[in-house]
Amino acid sequence: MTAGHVVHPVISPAPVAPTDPESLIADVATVLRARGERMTRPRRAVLTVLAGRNDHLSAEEIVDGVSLHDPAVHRASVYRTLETLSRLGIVQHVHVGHGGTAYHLAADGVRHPHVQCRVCGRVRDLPPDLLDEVAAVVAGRYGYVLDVGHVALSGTCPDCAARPR
Amino acid sequence: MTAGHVVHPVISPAPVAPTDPESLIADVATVLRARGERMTRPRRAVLTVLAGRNDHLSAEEIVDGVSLHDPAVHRASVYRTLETLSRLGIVQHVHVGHGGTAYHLAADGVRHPHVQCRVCGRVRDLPPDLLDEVAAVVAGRYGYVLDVGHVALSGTCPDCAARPR
DNA sequence: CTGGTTGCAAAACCTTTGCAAAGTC
DNA sequence: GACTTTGCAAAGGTTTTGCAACCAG
Repeated sequence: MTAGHVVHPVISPAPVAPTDPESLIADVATVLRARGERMTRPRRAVLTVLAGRNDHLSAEEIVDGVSLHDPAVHRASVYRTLETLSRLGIVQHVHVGHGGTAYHLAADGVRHPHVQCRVCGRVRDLPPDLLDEVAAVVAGRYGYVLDVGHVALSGTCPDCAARPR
Repeated sequence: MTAGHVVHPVISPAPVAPTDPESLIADVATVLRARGERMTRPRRAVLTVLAGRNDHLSAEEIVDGVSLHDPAVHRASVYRTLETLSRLGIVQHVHVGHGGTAYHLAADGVRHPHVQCRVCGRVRDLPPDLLDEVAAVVAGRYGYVLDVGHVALSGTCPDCAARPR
């Protein structure tokens, strides 16, 4: 349904149209097939969940969402799917301080930083250029090439600061 | 031995003299006793390991170091000790992207940022003020109060960049 | 059909916890 | 002697893996 989705370059960091599950699935299917891989129920389910809540979800949240959507899909397949989609650059993961990893669609190719609230745990996006200067300093002075999107900064969000403890 | 160590304010973030295990242990013992807690073999062992390699160690590395130093000390006690010493502000932990938590002595009260190399996994300290400006922006624009020391930035260290793959 | 993928169940991690015994002050 | 802390062993929680059955292309 909804004809003509853009055909994306087959290999690279995979820009994929956001939010609409149908076309997202179709696009990803193309990428997969171009590599000899397949579009399957677990993969559809994971993509649907990720597209449905354009957010940063823990593996557990994705597992829950998936089994709502397609109860036949097994936990393990969700993990395997996340691994596959990461390899293809379709999802990205962010390590967050307390307890784990958050996954989100790689809306475009651009890595952006995140903050996680250490109280409520929610993850929020930050502008892609926020750490440019810091990255330059760290590169110049210490020789490290930063990947600003790979871990979330930690802090306290305004809501949790307002509602103290 | 080595007489007269500084007596530290009993409650607060606990600045503790670095590197020398003897006096570190003595100082921490004071802090502990002031709270009705005790200096024990596991705690001595953990402190010795942390002082010995002034570095950022994973729980596993600390467990290993400890059982070299005092094989009678059990894994679980190491975890409990790290928890206790964190509560007292004597050690701090940093969440690092891949696989866990790194512990280090809280040399002084100042929180500083870290980078972890995503290839070799090593953690290095960064200057305390590195993220001041970013923190100000994030606070001003989004209302988040950052804790810059709580998670390590992720990147590739010069060594690992030079030795590609 | 062919072979990439799955569900399942078990394993592999890592960290936490209940409890009686031991050790610290 | 009082009470904190330990060692042990078992439980918890999350992610990974081996394998036969399955299903997408």
